[in-house]
Amino acid sequence: MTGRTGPADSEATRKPRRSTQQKSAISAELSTLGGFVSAQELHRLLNASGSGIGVATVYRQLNRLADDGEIDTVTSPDGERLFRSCHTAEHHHHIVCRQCGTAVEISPPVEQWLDDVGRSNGFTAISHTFEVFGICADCSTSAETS
Amino acid sequence: MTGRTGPADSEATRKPRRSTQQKSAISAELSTLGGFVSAQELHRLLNASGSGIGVATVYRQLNRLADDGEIDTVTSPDGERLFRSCHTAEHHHHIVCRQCGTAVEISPPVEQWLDDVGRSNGFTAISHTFEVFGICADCSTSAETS
DNA sequence: TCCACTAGTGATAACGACTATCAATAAATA
DNA sequence: TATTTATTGATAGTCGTTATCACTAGTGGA
Ligand SMILES: [Mn+2]
Ligand SMILES: [Mn+2]
Ligand SMILES: [Zn+2]
Ligand SMILES: [Zn+2]
Repeated sequence: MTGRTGPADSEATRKPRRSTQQKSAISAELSTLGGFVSAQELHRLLNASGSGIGVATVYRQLNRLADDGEIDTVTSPDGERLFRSCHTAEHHHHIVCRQCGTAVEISPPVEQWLDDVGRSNGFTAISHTFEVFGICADCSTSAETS
Repeated sequence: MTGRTGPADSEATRKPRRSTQQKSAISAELSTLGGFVSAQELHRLLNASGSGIGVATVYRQLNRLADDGEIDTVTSPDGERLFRSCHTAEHHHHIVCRQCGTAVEISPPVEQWLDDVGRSNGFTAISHTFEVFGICADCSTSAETS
């Protein structure tokens, strides 16, 4: 066997991760934005700032960050995936503004309840998506004064 | 008043609806299936039964049936829309089997709770998607005996 | 510091679900 | 039956996302 570096890692969990400029740019942009954005829009924003980052890389890093639990994802009503920088470790949900992407975190008490309902119906391996959208205070006031 | 049943329709809500063989075939197939199916799979099933129905028509009728509230829709974890014949008038949710599409209806107490949480955070026009997937009893037992 | 190795990048093609188009067809109504 | 027009269906197009693959650039060792 050739000198494989790293600790006695189980090869199933192995995931080499190299820190690149692109990944930093993406994380940084997500942090400054604060709210949820689509991959496409993030790509637009980054390129507007003169970084010739490719769209494939944006998708790749976004997916990877999501896998690593460093960012949260949400699927918009029309099927587009949205991302936002978030370091809350536990499982939680959001209310997301349809207009500007601003979000607040919520923790509904449905998690345990769900498991019970599923089990009592013979269902196992239960997963759920609970996504809430609305119009935030800022967006609704600025809409009135239009 | 022309023999139109139901409320005095405002022309904005007017929607002429003609009963075709295709629509009947789709509804029938949905009824016999019982569970959730994608438009693509439904199209496949219908064509396997020798009805040269077009895929565009399947999508059209499915969307229309959903608009009219005659069927329920759910979005699978990978973004595909699923449909099933269901005549429960009120808003409700399902636990759907990832494998065979079998579903049971659930009515979580999150509806009102959600509105309150949203309002207390300044959010209005709140909409939500609450979708639950799992493996039904039948599918999990048949998987064990593989 | 330089090198070898390979993860990561990016232009682009491909994919898949879904919708728009439009000439042809078949319900509805008189 | 004749007229009208909603509906159909083959097909091209849209759009978000992923696969390819030659090239670039982190990384760890010499
Ligand atoms: Mn979060
Ligand atoms: Mn239902
Ligand atoms: Zn907003
Ligand atoms: Zn099942």
